[in-house]
Amino acid sequence: MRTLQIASWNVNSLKVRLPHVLEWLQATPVDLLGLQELKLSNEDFPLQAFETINYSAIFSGQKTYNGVAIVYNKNSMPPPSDILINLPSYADVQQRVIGATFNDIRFINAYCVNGSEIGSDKFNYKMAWFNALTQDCKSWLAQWPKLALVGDFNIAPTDTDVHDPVTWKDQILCSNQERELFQGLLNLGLHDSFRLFNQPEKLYSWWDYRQLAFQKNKGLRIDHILLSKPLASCCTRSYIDKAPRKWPKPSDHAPVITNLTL
DNA sequence: ATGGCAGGTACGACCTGA
Repeated sequence: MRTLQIASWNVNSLKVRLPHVLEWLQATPVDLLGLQELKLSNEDFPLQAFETINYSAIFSGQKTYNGVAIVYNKNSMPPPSDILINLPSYADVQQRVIGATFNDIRFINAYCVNGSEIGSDKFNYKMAWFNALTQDCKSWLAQWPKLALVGDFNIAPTDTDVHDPVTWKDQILCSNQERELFQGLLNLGLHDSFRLFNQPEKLYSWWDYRQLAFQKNKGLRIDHILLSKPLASCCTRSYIDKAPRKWPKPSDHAPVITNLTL
């Protein structure tokens, strides 16, 4: 029996947030960490900084926008195999997906499309992109029964994940259409690890930088760790670490963490 | 209805995010 700790964090620029990530990893030495919104190209990825704290990483970056990485603990994890860049069923210049297999666990890290406004071109992109993700997830599950899909989903699954459901009703991140996309992933047999447990109310993973939203806890829970049944059944804890959101120059997202006892 | 804050680009404002 050993514990596998997996996490996801939208860092909103790895260049700015690298010290945060390094400090957080040393305090919370997870085995696998999915990062989103690197906002840097591959040649600027700070691999050496991770190596010096006994982590390594695989990454798919691009200049200015998007960009994802999987950071893994070299002490506890084997090198990744079957590395995936982007969705097989959606050709995309935006770098939003990276996946790899560690032992028999398939770990997929995604920076899902935001969507901007309901009905916009970007919203249509979100719909099509999620449909591709769902289709690809189905294939992955057939090949790897132990699947973890982590990332910034840009969907608050239910009103309990929203500080003010009335204001956010039918707004981006909260619309029924988006929630149906999220449900479509659950319908494949994935489980929202956070909701495997009774949780206190009003726990969120993102807070707007403006209007003192964090201090007022005006947040949304849009970052998730989804687990296939064989992993969900050995999940022992799932939580959000608000601490880095209180640090100077924070990301607007907090890391989400799940423990598995294998 | 709009901007509000932050990061990137590039050195002007503007784009994007959620």
